[in-house]
Amino acid sequence: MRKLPARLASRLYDAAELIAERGLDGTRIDDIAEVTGIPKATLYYHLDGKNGVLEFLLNDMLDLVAGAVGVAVAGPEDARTRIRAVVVAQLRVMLEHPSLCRALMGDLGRVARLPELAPRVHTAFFEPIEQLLVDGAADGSLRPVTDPGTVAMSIFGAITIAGLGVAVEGPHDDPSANAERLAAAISELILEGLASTPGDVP
Amino acid sequence: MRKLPARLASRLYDAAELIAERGLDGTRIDDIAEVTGIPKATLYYHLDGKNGVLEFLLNDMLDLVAGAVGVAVAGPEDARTRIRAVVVAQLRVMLEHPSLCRALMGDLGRVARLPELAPRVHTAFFEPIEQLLVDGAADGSLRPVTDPGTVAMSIFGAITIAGLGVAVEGPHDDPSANAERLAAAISELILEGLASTPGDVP
Amino acid sequence: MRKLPARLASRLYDAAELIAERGLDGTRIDDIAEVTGIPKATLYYHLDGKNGVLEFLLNDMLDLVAGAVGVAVAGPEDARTRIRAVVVAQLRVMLEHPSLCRALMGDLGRVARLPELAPRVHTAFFEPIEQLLVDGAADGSLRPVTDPGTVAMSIFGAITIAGLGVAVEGPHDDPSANAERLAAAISELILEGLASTPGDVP
Amino acid sequence: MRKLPARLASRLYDAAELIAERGLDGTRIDDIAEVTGIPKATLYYHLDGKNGVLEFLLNDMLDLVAGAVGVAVAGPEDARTRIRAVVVAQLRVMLEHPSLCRALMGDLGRVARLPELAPRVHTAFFEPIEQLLVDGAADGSLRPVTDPGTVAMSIFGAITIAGLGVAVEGPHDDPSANAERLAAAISELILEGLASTPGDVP
DNA sequence: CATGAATGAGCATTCATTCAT
DNA sequence: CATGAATGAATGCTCATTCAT
Repeated sequence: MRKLPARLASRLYDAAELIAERGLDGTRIDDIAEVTGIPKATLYYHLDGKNGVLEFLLNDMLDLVAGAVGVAVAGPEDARTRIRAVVVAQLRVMLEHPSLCRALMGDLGRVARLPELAPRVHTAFFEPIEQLLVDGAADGSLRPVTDPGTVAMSIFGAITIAGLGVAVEGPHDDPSANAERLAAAISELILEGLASTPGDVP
Repeated sequence: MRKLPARLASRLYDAAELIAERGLDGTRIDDIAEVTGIPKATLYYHLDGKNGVLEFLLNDMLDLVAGAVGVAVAGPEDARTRIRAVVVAQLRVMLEHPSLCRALMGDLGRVARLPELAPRVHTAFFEPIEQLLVDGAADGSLRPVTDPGTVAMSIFGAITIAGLGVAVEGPHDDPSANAERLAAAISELILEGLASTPGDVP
Repeated sequence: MRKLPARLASRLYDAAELIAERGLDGTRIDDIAEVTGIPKATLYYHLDGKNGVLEFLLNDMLDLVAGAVGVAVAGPEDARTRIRAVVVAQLRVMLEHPSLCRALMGDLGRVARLPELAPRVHTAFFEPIEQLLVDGAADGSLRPVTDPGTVAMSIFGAITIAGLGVAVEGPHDDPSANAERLAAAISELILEGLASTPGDVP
Repeated sequence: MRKLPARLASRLYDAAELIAERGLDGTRIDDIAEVTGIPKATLYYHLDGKNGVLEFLLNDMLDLVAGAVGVAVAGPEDARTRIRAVVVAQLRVMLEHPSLCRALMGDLGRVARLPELAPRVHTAFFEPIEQLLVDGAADGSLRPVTDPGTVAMSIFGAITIAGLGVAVEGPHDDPSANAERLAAAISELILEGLASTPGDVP
C-alpha cells in the first residue's frame, strides 16, 4: 500500500456513491474498478484492498471536517459564536459530500472497527466542541455544563444525524445555503434550548 | 418466510452480540445458527435469510422503543416534562439492549435500505417528538420552533448518538441509572440550551 | 411408496409440463406440489420422491405405448401393413401426450439410469418391431434384413425423433391427424426407401 | 466468460465421461474440476458455470459433425451416394466420441434449452439432408418425397438413435468399422426400404 | 391416511487477492 | 509501475426428505 497518486484519488470519489448505495460489502472491488476506471489490480497496488478505499475516503473527509472545524474554532469570537460556526462548518462539509457522508455512516460499524481512526474522529469532532464548552464557560458566553462529554457527544449527534438526514433525502442543490438553514435550527436548539421559561428545568 | 415462533425469537437475541461485533456481513449465517442453536435451514424457513435476522431484530427494537416512547408521550404532564420522559424512555431501551443497538447502528446503511421500515422509524421516533413540540407550543411549556422537522431530527440524533456512545463503550451495569444520567444531560441541553444569556442568539 | 390413488394420478400429469420445460432437476418437488395441488408430503407418502414422479409418468406412458403397439402388432394383416400400424400407434400416443413425451426425452439420461425400465422399453418398442421384421420375412411382405437389431433401433429412432420434433414445436391440435401425416412420411421412408431405382444399393 | 484457451479445452473432454454417466445435474462442478485438473474458479473464469461446460462440449461436437457432414455432402457423387456418406460421417463422429455423445443425449432437455444452438443443429444436421433430398430428386438418384422435413428428421433420428445405442452399449474398439457396419444397415433401410415389393405401399 | 413443520446435507457461485509479465 | 489472468477460500442458500401429529 503506497500513497495514492492525486490522479487516482480524485477518481475514487466516484466509488463513494456506490458504497453509499450498497454498503461496502455490497460493493465489489470490480464495481469500484469499473466506476473509477482504475484497474482492479492497480487499486491493490496503491491501496490496501477494499477496506483501503473506505479508509482513504474516511481520511479524506476527516481532513476536510477537521480543517473546516479547526478554522471555525480558532476564530477570535466568543465561544457561543464559534460554536455556531462549528455547526455550520461540519454541516457544510457533510452537505458538500453527501455520498461520502452516507457511505461512511452506512458502514458506521466498519468505520468504528478501524482502530487508527477513533482518535482522529475524536480530534476532529469532539475535542473542538469540548474545548468550546470550556472556553464558553470561561468567557461567559456559555453556561457551564455538568457533563461536558455527554453534551459534546449529543451536539455531535444532533449535527450529524440532521446532516445525514439531508444527505440521504434532502436537496443537494446549494450545500452552503442548506447548511446555514440547518445550522440555524440546530444552533437555536442547542444554544437557546426549547424551554419557554428557561431556568426552571428540574 | 413465516412468522417466527416465540421460542426461536428469544434465542435470536444471542445473534445481536455477534452482529454488533462484526457487522452483518462479517457474521456468517452458520455463526448465527451456532450461537442461537437454531439450525441454519430453520432460520431460512422462518426468516428471509441473513437480512431477515437483522430485520427481525430491528422490528423488535422498534416495538420496544415505540412502546416506551408511546407511554412517555401519552402522559398527562406538560410537553416539557413529557419530552424529558421520552428522552429517558428511548435511552433506557437503548441501554437495556446495547448489543442490539450497536448491531443496528453498525449496519445503519443496510437498515436504511429496508424499505418498509422507514415509516416505522418515523412513527416511533420523530412523530412523537414533533407532536410534543406542537403540544409544548400549545400548552406554553415549550418555545415555538421555526423548523420542527430539523429540530426533531436533531433531538433524535442527540439522544441516539449519546446512547450509542454508552452502548459501545459505557458501563452496562445499571441501564436505568445510566439512562437517567444521560437523559439529564441531554434534556438540560435541549431544554435550557447552552447560552448563558438566552434570547440573544441571532 | 404405495400405489398411487387414481385421484392423484390424474393430477400428476400436470407435472409433466413442468418437467418438460425445465427438466426434472430444474423442477422442485415444491413446484410439483403446487401445480398438482398435492401436498409435498403426500407425494412422498405415495411415491418414492422426485424420481418416483418421473418413474410413474414413464410407467404410464410405457403402458400406453405398449398397449397401442401391442394391438397394432397383433392384427391379422401382413407384417408390412402391421408395421405401418405400429408407426401410427406410437406416434399417436406421443402426440396425445406431448409434454409427457418431452419430459421423458429431456431426461433421457435419467430414464436410462432407471434400471428396471430398460427391459420394459425393450418390450414395448423393440421387440414388436423386431418381431414384425421376422414375420415380414416369413410372410413375404418384407425384405429380410441382415442386422434386425440395428434396423429396429433405427426405425424406433426415426419414429421417436420425428414424433419428438412435433411434440416440441409442432401443432398440438389434432393428434390423430398429425400422427397419420407423420406416419405416412415415415412409413414411406422405411418401407419404400429413398432410392429411385431400388435394388442397386451396394 | 471468455474464450477457452486450447490448453484447457482439451482437458475438458475428460468431463464428458462424468456427465455421460451421471448427467450434468448429477455431476458436481468440483468433480469436473478434479478430473480435468482445472481449478473450479478457473472454469468459472473462462466458462459460464456448469452449463458452460455442456455448451462448450456441444459446440465442439457440432463443429465436428458439421465438418464431417459438410465434406460428405460436398462430394462430386450423386445424392444417393452422398447420403450414404453423410450417414457414415455422422456415425463416425458419434462413435469416435461416445461419452460426448451420451452426455449430450442424456441431457437432451438441457441442450434443447440452449437457445443459440437450435439453428446450429439445424445447419449441421437437417439442412444437408434436406439438400440431398432435393439434389437426389434433381439428379434422379432419389425418389422425390412429399414431406422432406419429416423425412430428414426421421433419417436424423434413425442415425442418431442407432449411433446412441452403440455409444451406450456397443463396442468402442474400432469406431470406423462400427460406423461402416451401422451405416450399411441404416443406408439400406432408408434407401431401399423394407418392402419386398416396392411401389405398392399405399 | 395425510400433511405442516422442520432440518441435514450438499453445492454452485462469488470475489478478494495474488503474481507473472 | 501497472495490470490481465488466474485461483484459493469462503458461504449463502436450496431442497429433498423426514416425522410427529
